Amino acid sequence: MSSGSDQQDIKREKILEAAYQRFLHYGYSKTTMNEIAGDLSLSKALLYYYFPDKSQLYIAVMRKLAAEYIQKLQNKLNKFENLKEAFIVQIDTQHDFVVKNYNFFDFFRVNEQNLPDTIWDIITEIHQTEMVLLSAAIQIEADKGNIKPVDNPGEIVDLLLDALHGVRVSAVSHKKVIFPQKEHLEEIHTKRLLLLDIFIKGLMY
Amino acid sequence: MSSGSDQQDIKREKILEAAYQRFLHYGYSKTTMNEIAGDLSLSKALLYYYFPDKSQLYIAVMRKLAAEYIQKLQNKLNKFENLKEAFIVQIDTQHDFVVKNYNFFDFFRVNEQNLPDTIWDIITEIHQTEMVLLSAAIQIEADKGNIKPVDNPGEIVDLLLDALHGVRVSAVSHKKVIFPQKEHLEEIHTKRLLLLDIFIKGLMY
DNA sequence: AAACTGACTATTTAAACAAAATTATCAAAA
DNA sequence: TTTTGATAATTTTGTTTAAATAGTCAGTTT
Repeated sequence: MSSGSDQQDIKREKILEAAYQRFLHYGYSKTTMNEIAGDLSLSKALLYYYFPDKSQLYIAVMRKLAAEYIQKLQNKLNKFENLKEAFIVQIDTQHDFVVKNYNFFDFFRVNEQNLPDTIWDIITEIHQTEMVLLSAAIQIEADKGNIKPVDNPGEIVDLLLDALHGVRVSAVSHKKVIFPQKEHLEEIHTKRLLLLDIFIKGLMY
Repeated sequence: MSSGSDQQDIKREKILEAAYQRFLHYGYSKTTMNEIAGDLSLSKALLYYYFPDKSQLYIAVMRKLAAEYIQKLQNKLNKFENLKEAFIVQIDTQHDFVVKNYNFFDFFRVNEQNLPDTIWDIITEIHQTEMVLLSAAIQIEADKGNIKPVDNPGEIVDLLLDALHGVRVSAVSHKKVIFPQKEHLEEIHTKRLLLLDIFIKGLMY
């Protein structure tokens, strides 16, 4: 695989784990390299021996989380009963992922515009995976004749993912938020399932 | 109606119009009260005779635009053929509204979080109107028996409006944008019509 | 009195700078 | 090869000052 030794990989993993905990609790900007090193009783300089800089460390953690997410999605989507269930799996898995790592993503909220390209690459990779898996699910269902034949399943999946993404809570005065608050995630989840329900019916004969 | 004289109202209108043009071309922060006054060959002080401050002036313009938008929507939605057409009217009207006034809304992009409450009130009012009109449209269609009966039309409308709101363009790497760029509005419009199509079918038997 | 202005004050923005915190490097040690 | 202490470089934070702009008001014009 990689060029490093086993020992090196283990240490890398330890660093990634410590960094993840810090980022998760305090967010990117409130986490210092000193603190991560301190947690592991290492010198800060060593972190730079294993990772080129702070943002690369963050991205490495992100990549790991994304890989786990993708893995989970692939496992679960191997054995779906029908199209709707497939999308429910996607929605649920993503929901869990976001709830669990909510604070980790403060980096996104802060940097809002101009996230580094590497982050976008990861997002794109996740999206690609979702597209492939869910497009296949649509295709299978179309072949089974349960829904209308679609010439471009990807387009449909993309549209639905966008639509789901748009679901927000109706806050007191009307939806004052760009990023959803953590306490609203459950409500969003419920509404998404409703939207999915209608959307799927719309694909049927 | 209001306490001011006709002359006063006319002048107020002139100021609103001049302010609108400035805000539309240069945005909120790049427009000075001096410039607006200059356009009308008035002293800046007079603007403060008619409006308490700059933000109130902006909001007054906003309110006017919103009123026009609401008016247009109500007129058009008086005579819709079927549910789908009603939503198409909403989508088209909003599309035109956003395209026409795109630069005016830079205020929103800049202030992003914490917009003044008065702005949210206007947004809420627009949303309320859309809710009332489109909920009625759903109810009528349900009564006609063209779609399944719905216990809470408002919930459905809210959900669809959210979903439509979520539709974004797939930029090069995957959708790097929070606010849509002006050049993407057409593509978004097209995708929204597709989403609408599926959603409406999902409401039918 | 209502509409209006010039000259003034108050506030906000920006630029320049210094101090502190944090990131990042590197020669040398284990 | 892995690790560190010391140090350099950069970023963030806070402060000051100057300029631009918002906002006020006594007084003039209609």
